[in-house]
Amino acid sequence: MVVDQLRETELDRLFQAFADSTRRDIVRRVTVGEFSVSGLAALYAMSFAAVQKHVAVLERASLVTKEKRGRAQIVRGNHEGLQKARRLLDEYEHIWRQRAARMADILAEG
Amino acid sequence: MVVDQLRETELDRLFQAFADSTRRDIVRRVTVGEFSVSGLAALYAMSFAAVQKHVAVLERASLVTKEKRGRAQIVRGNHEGLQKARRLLDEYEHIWRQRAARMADILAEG
DNA sequence: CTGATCTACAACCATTTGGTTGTACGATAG
DNA sequence: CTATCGTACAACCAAATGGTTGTAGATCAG
Repeated sequence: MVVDQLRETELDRLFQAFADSTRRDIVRRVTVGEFSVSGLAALYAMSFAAVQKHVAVLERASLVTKEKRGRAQIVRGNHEGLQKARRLLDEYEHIWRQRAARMADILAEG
Repeated sequence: MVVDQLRETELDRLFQAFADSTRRDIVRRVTVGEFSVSGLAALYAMSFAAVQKHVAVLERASLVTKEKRGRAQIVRGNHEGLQKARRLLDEYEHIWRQRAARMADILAEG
């Protein structure tokens, strides 16, 4: 087997990254505007270190990039990861529609 | 806050369910055809109980339904969960495009 | 009835996850 | 120079995850 191990673990990370409401919120915010890590941390009822970890998870999943600016680390949304996740769900949707079409054919035949 | 706690935990479960390659494979298979739990278990190099747990995770996420048929439990794909996940990613994509449009406007002004 | 099959579920285990506090260090402001 | 800010990272902890084995209840075949 080993279908495409790289892509599989990549998708694992992507969906894992989406599987937390704080991280989904971070993705939304940094897509619209720029935030430093501490700027983000100020928004949530958890420690700076916790938010730092969430950002790291998003970065590993290619949903976010960091760029150093002075002493701050600016977090920005990264379209790449989002597109990959979307592409997979589109693919599933396609499979689903093919199935629906087949079922319609069977009904038409009968 | 408490934005929409129900929906948030629902999304947590959905994306968590997608964050495992075995589960993604199960979703694909049961969308195309019908499988009993043991029928699925035969496909993977892990115990029946492990596959059973994966199916339970998918069921909790509304990505799959089970229906008893004789002594077998038939697993089928459920469009509902897939649509919800897709809708969220579409929403994010929309936010992204709005941002891109705004940036284009700014460039046009300048 | 008996045995095989399919499922459910509990108990256990190692690893990961999501959080904490504490320490250290570079960059900036005064 | 010194104090503060923003960050990084280690160590720790409780809970969840992904796997295992074992036991037990239904259902079906012979």
